[in-house]
Amino acid sequence: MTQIVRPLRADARRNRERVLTAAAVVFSEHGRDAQMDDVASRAGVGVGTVYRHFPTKEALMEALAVDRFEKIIAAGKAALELEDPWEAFVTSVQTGAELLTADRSFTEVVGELQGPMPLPAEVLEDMNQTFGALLRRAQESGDLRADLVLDDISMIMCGIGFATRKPHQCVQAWRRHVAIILDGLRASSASGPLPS
Amino acid sequence: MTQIVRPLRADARRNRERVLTAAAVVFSEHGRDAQMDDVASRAGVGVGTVYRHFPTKEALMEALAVDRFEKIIAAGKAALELEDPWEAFVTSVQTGAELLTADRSFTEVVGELQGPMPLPAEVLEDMNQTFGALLRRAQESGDLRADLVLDDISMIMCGIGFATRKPHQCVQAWRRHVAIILDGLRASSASGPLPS
Amino acid sequence: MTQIVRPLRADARRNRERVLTAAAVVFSEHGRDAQMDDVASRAGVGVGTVYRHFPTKEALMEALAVDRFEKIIAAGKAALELEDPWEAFVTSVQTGAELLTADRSFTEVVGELQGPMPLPAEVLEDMNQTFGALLRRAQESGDLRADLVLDDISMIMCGIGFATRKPHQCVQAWRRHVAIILDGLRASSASGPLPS
Amino acid sequence: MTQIVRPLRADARRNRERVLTAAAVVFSEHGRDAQMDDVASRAGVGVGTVYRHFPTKEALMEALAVDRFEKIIAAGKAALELEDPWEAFVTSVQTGAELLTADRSFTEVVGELQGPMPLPAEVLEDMNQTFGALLRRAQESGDLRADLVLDDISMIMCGIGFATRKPHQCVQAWRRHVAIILDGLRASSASGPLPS
DNA sequence: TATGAATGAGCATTCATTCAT
DNA sequence: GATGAATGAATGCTCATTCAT
Repeated sequence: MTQIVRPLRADARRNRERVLTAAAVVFSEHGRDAQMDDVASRAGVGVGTVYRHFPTKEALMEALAVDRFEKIIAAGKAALELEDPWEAFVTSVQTGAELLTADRSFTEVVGELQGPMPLPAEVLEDMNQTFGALLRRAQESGDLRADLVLDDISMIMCGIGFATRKPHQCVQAWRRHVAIILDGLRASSASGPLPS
Repeated sequence: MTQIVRPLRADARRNRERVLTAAAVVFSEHGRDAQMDDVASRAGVGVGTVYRHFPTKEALMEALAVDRFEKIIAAGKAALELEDPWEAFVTSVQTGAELLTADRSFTEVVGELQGPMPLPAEVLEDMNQTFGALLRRAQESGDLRADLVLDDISMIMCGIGFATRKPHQCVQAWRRHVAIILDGLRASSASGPLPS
Repeated sequence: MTQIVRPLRADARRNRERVLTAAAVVFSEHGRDAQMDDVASRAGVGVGTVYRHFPTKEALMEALAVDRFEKIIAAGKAALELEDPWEAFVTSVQTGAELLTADRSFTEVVGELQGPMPLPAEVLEDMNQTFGALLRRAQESGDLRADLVLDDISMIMCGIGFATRKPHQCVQAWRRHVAIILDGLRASSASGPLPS
Repeated sequence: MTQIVRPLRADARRNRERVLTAAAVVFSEHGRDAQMDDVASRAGVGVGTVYRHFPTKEALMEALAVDRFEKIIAAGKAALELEDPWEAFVTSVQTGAELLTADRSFTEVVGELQGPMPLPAEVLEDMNQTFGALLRRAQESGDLRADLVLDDISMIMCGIGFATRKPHQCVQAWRRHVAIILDGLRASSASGPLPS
């Protein structure tokens, strides 16, 4: 009978999560036009609470982005565990794409944000480390084209994410997109060096 | 006596062009946040005039999109003149990508528009015809992977357009993106069939 | 029968006046807490119209202030027409005080505005010219204490305006205040030089 | 056994003081725009504590005002000790003005408060007693103009306080204002009776 | 009792669209 | 037809106040 009362409690942490979760849904539906009031009511809190945790709509969108990026990084790290370098690379791209496309709010938000990638330096560093390692390993094993650089990957991922923002005949059309790109990334597919 | 007025017609047409040109600039700069008043003043006309030609902001954006699509279709048609089917295909993709990335207003506008591709049926049809022919020829010659469908191309083009919305190290990074994709589209690169 | 229709007409000028008039009333009642929507509805226009004429609540308050200052300056100029220098000075102070206290919105607004006196340089200059002349003449005739400076006058006027913001027993209590101060300003009343 | 608790009392009293002190600073800086949270954090307590002592922002401002008034009353009482009735009167006005202008929060607060003077009856009574005595003595000695009434004094003091809210060339410009008014208050300066 | 997270009414401001001139 | 002033619904954000812990 340890479950006495515990009516509410000031779970600021929990509230932050609720807001973030609600924001993901709402931004996914309405893009950046989503209204803070909607986020609040979906989260079951007052607007003030949303603003207590995220001082600005922009800040909320950024937090959302960071959240997603961290998932992608985690997926990349998991892929690094795989023996085969190419398989690891492929897996990371596929899983990343899956996360990207699973939640339209991600690209909505990243796309609308000002500047290149509004990520805290540490997260950015972490991402570069992780995908840098995946990239290097796959190049060293001779599977990945040698002239690919880290920045190409983020561009490719952006492309995948945005490409699927428009509804396509096949819901999982993005898988085709990814397959094509991965085929293009194979060292053996290179018809020549990538442009400077 | 059918030639009564007329000068007004010419004037109106000219105004339409001015508005469209102004809109391209303004949307390119501010994305969908661009304001109708800004479009009007850059065009050197009153807002009312903008609304006379385009009943809605949405309509203006669509007109802008149609304008761009027509250029891309024209490029596709020009490419069709080329002897070599693969070269024709490659050229159309490259030129399309160039047009796409040259004018940020294009993806800004297409990306924000509701629904799949708000094009008049005739334009859509024309586009399908043109790119369908490029696709078919390149597949028949055995250069292009056989399981590629028309819809993949629009997805790919979207990806290229959006991927380059974020600033990248290399200004022409999109050329690398295009090169990778084209390598991935070669029949010889296919590591297996594209997913359903 | 010259009064045909004339339904509305784009009297921007007239609208500006209506907004200003409404603002005077509303700010007088609620001080700076007055709401722009209230100003608009009292003026019988939409909020947008208020904002078209005054880009900011602050700007509206300033315009209000300028309006009042101009009346006070006009009163000063009228007083300058009087033969007797001391009478002119007294009259200008009394009329100024009357204008100040007649409309509570004046001190409300001036008091809340940031900075010293947010007046366009030209208005400020005009005011300094006018009251400077009144001051000088009254000093040269030996009626006004010689060590009074222009800045003292504005301070005195502020004092009069603000002093009467609080309700007093006698509605025209400010006349007593003015009388006392004018007596104190007489050269013959000076018990000694004013502090540095 | 009446001395049961107590330390808590002392603690509470101390907190009340801290809040009041913080409020003086914060209101002095931001006027009525000061935020309760700012008062709380400057006082080093939670907002809840501020509200425990002062149920309302209004109430806090009133408490602040009472605090100041009590100082002014004390100064008046001290002045009453002086032999010379006119000197006593002059001193009380000068000291009062000094207190008024020393702490901008005073006029900020009094000026914004609703109604005439939101003072507890006892404080008001005390003030009337004190300044009434100063007034009467100075009139009986023939130094102060005979038609001055108590209410004039509060109006004059308000004027002094507010007049100095706007920055003036000379930081101690208020001393000039006070000097002028005191000269105007001399019985010998009266050019005629004060208006009804 | 103190705390500060939560609340949500309130408000300034924007901007697509209309319509009188 | 063109103009641009007027409109007002919509929205991000604030801050006094409450209340669960």
